[in-house]
Amino acid sequence: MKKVPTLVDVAKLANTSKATAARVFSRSKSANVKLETKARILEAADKLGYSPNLSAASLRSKKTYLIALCIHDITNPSSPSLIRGIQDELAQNGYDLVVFNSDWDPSKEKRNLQAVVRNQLDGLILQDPSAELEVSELPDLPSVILTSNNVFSSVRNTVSTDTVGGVKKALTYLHSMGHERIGILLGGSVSQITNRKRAYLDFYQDAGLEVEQRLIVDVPFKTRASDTFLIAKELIVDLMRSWKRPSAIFASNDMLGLAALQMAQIEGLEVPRDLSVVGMDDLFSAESASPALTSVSKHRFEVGARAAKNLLNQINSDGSAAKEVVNECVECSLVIRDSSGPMRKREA
Amino acid sequence: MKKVPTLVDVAKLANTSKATAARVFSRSKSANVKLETKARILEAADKLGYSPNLSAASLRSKKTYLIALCIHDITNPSSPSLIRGIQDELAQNGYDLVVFNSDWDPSKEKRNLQAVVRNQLDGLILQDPSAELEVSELPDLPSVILTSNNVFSSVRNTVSTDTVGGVKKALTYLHSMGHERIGILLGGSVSQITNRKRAYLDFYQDAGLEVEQRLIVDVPFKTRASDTFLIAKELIVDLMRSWKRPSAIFASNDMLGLAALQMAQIEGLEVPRDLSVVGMDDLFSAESASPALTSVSKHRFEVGARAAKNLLNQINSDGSAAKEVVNECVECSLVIRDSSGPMRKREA
DNA sequence: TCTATTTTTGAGACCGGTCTCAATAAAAAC
DNA sequence: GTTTTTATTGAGACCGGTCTCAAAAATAGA
Repeated sequence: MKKVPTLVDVAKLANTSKATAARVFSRSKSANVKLETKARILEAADKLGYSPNLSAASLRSKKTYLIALCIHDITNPSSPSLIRGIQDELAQNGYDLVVFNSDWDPSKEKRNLQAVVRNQLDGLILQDPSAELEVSELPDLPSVILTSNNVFSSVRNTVSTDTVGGVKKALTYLHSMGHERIGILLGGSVSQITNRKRAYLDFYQDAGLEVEQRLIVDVPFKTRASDTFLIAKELIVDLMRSWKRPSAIFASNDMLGLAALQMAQIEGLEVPRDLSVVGMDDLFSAESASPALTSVSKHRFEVGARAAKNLLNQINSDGSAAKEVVNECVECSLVIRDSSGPMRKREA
Repeated sequence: MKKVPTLVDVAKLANTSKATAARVFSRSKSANVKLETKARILEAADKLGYSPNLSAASLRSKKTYLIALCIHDITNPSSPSLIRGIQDELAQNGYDLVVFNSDWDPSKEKRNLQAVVRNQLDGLILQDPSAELEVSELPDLPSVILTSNNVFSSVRNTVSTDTVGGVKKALTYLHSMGHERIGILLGGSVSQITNRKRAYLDFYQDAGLEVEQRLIVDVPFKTRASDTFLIAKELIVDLMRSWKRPSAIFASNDMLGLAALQMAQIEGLEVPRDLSVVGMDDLFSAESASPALTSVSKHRFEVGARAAKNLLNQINSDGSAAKEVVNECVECSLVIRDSSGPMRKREA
């Protein structure tokens, strides 16, 4: 096991000083180095197979060029595109991404945040912090919070998704197709559920329709998607078998929407003739479902990209700018596919 | 902006030396520190809000407790469970994960590998290295390669998936259900396609059945899943409309299986009565499809966990063990759902 | 040609831990 | 009460870069 060459080795071989050699590799400032010298140094580095040691660099420079992403669960189907949005933006700027899962466990979440500061990561993107997390526990570094609730929005930059608007878009669409009795499947975290239920109730009020509590279904959250899926299916069957079933179902996430599709098929309901189904998230699963599921896109990729951009701005403003808090919001949009259509009178 | 406290600050406050204080926080060896001293130091650290600087630590100790995962695309639906398998194993051992995407681009792949060594990451899990990658370009650090082709298997540890066995399991099952004319949809990388085509041909030979080239469909690979999906659907329609369509379709990945399901519905074929469909990957999309898609599970979570375990073993064997190359293989298994069933004679 | 600038370069402190090794304190053995 | 043995502690070099500051070299200006 031969010794790994260092900058001094390179400098020695190139017959310059460590400082000059450093300037060639330093990414903070492409300082003035005579072209000829630079060439000599690069040649030496190449000959030795030199590779800068970022641990050493970051010790002094306080920069690791690593960003933390703290999410609940990478296994959640909407995570990948979010991550990709972040990564693509970061990669363009020479940053890499460390991904942490909290599994909705506040203590894990805190542990992750500690790891973030120990590792000297340069920035943090934090998904939907748990209610237990105090403002004071947020590490003191550039950060962007992805959230629908706005607890931290006055103290940290946020990128939020207009889910309420998204829900209303879906309902407006269904209503415009003649549906008046729309079932809603609510899932996810408590705050998500309340948010969306509120949107639903608001919509019904504004539309002058009467709310039927029977049509509002809360699907209890389980960490394992398959478990939620199973429970959801039972609840959906109940809804479908009730003496007066809705003519349309809005599912607050695609998993629930797919469950509805599956149950409709099993129950012998033809979608969208007998039942319209609209989901939310616009996962690939929605596109590939049979029939393809109409869904509200939350533009997770875009959200990720915006968050990353925002974060990089903070990092590059090196504290000079008086750090005004920025709160961005990404609109949802409706992707109409084959699972939804005009309301039809049921045969008696 | 107040100064971040360091170990010397803690030591000073606790009235000990830097060295002793270090021992309390060092994770390499929970060295002997008198309980009382330790308490004093921890108290001081707590009072100051001290947090160890891992950049500094790793400069000296050569350990970052970070692992690199180089995959093609995190957006690939089978990535998340793989990642989760890795992360869960790593987290138990205090390691975190940095995720890189190559987008199947060899130059990006190389750039990522360089970043891995620059960042002094402690280990590497590399998915399916491109053919362009020379053995000599693999960074010299503990690593595990996830691959179906075995180019590196003699020089590095690998965890592979027995996809050939998986394909045969699916075909054997379909054959046992009476299907003799089974269409196969091949997708993914070139090596994946050839692998699976070979498995298919072998199976047909062993079963004494006659191969019809018409039933073998290559779906060209596109980086964007939706694009592949679209192309796949066209090819599938062709297959379904041919004068003598197969009674079953085996799709070499779930996306293609879902495409088949979708087209079957559009073409008015009832699954599984008129057509059995079996996919591969066992994504959540398979479980949530209508009808639920029978699929070959590649146990990605398990693969990830095995890879991580293997990697940690290498790391902890601190070069003492004579580093024997370990090649593991994970078997596939068939998850039977509602999209497959016994062959039925077609009505004339 | 000589001075004023601007560019390049080098010396060496510094970042905040870890690690080695010897010194000291405590416990065990004689 | 000593002598051993073992547990704890402290000093200070060290990791491999970055950063500051001044010196040296090159270029421009007069």
